Amino acid sequence: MNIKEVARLAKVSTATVSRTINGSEKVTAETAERVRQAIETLKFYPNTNARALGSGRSSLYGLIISDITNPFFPELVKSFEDVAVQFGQEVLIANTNYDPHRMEVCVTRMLQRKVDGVAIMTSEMDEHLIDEMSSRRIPLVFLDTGTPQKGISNIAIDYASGIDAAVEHLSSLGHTAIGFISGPMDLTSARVRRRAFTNSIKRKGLKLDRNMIEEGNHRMDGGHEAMARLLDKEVRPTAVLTSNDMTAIGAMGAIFERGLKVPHDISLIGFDDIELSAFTQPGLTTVRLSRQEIAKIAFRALYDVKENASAKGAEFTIQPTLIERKSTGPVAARRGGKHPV
Amino acid sequence: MNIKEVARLAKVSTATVSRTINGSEKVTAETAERVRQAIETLKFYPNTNARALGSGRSSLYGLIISDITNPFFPELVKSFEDVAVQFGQEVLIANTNYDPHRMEVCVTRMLQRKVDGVAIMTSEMDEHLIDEMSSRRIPLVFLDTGTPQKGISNIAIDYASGIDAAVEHLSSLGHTAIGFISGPMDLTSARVRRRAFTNSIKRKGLKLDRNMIEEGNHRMDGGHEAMARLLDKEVRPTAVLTSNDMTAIGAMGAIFERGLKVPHDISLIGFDDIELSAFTQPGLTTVRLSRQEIAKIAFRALYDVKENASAKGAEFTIQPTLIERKSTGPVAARRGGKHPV
DNA sequence: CTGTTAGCGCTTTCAA
DNA sequence: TTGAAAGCGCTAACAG
Repeated sequence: MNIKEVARLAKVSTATVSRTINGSEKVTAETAERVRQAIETLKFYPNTNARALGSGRSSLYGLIISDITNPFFPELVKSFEDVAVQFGQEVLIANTNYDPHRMEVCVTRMLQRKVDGVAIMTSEMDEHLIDEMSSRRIPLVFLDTGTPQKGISNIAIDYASGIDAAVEHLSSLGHTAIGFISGPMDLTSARVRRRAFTNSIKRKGLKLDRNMIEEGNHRMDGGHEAMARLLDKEVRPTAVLTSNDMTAIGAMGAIFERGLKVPHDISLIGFDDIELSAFTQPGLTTVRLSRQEIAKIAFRALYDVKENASAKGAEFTIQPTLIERKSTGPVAARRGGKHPV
Repeated sequence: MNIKEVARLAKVSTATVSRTINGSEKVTAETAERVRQAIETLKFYPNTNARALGSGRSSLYGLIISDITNPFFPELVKSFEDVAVQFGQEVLIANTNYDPHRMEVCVTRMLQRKVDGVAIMTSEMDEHLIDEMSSRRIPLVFLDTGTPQKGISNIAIDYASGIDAAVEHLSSLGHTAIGFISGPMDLTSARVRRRAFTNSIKRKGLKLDRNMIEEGNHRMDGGHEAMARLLDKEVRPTAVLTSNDMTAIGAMGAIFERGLKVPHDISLIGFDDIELSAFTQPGLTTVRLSRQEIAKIAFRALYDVKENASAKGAEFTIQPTLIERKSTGPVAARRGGKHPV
């Protein structure tokens, strides 16, 4: 069951079948119709592998993420796929599991499948692996890491503006003791977010208390524990920013566990705006980083470079925006010390 | 950069390079070493498309799910991928978005990519699409739908035992008015779960009140609304089972919204045991349906049929297990009517 | 507008 | 154990 059989049944050459499949203009309407009939009755599905081999274009775009289980990614994957499908392209997803070795495996897969471009949405990336791909002229796009070059684009995230908005919001509610729960410090994105926070605090003229910064792991359990540590301190923050929403959600649990209330006792702001955050109790105020926007830009960046060889790789910027929900409120009257209420 | 260049550099034929790559026994250790050297220095990556075309085996296994954004699936995807990688195979993921048309697109993709097997983890599946695949002798495995046949396996879920355990747990806590929030009734799996619930209630000799069954959508918002409807009724349940965890989490929000407490006012049991459920406040008691187990069995079912043509397609059964956390407790003293507290 | 034909890169008999 | 050569199914010049 192949193109030859279709050709025979339609009484044309395989070339004509191929042209019909690929929507070439230069096929008579009737001929095309006859071919389509044949395809239909034979239930013929062109072999993608042969297609890629013959044409040199795989119509496949790679998407490398660190962990599909991290709620930040599924939405990104879905959006990326949606755009790709819109352009008649396919997506090859690869998980690194935060493991450098797996990253190498992922890149190998991309290379072997001859993808037409790769979106690298993990924050860590080995230089030589990048070379491996870019030296093969594979368009690349990074999320907030890497610098635009020939065929390499970058999507920068303006953390500063997003976090400034969050700090401003808190400060306008009267908070001055603002804590922060970071992501794992071996993650670039986590470091960048933390830095944006400290800068923002300084810019606002607030005092920066290193004691009020704890490290989480970008998961709920890390947020839970970090918040517990924060709550155990002599002086505690009246508001806490977190490096991502999962951390905030975990932190919220720790707060409830002590019999404290959000936002009454502590205000909480997350980062990312994952779907879940609209449904927590109370709804989580957070800084939205639109995955749909990221995905759309990422795909287009790759596609444009590939299709339109002139496009050289560009820098895009995404503005996170503050989403005010119910986890932030005015600073409560001081009830002193470690054991309020 | 292809197998020829490697062959030239290693001073062997392309056949020998191919054999080396594929770990054929009949290559001298020294020859193989020389080839490996050449591959290394040339940074050669065999073209998967050509490989598949030449050999007729894609080493690709399809995984069809309905929505990557549904927290049930990421873990399944990850586990499936892990097993596949262990066996040196790759995974092609396809989302249907619950849309029959997209399902057709997914099947087409599988067919075009000449996958070696397909795991269909969506509950709905067009009969003719199945034929399309099975008539091409593609091994198939379903999740709790479809019957074992030549090359078709099925993973049955023993909902009855899982839900029985949940009802028993509740009943032992003194609950008799047990409500249920179902999934969307156009979903087979949702109907099956609902049926398991009604059967279980009857078996326990409890009264089945149709008024205490509301329809959700397997998402948080649906759970939230369904629970709100339940709370507005004249007679309300003291405990509620839900068709999946997201529904339960949404329901929890609705309960809090009314100033009620879990489990003090209402006990809640979910289904699935998604990662999140361990971290809600209070932790969600739920019936665990192990995604890891499902993924492992699904892949093995496909792989065994493919590798070992003798395997004919089998029926597997998965036992869900009750995970007791903090969202269930003894029934509270009655405070009557619609407006407790 | 349609057909002929030479690849695409790898695998796999079949000989040697 | 190794090599030569014929495909695998499709695409893309190049003719006509």
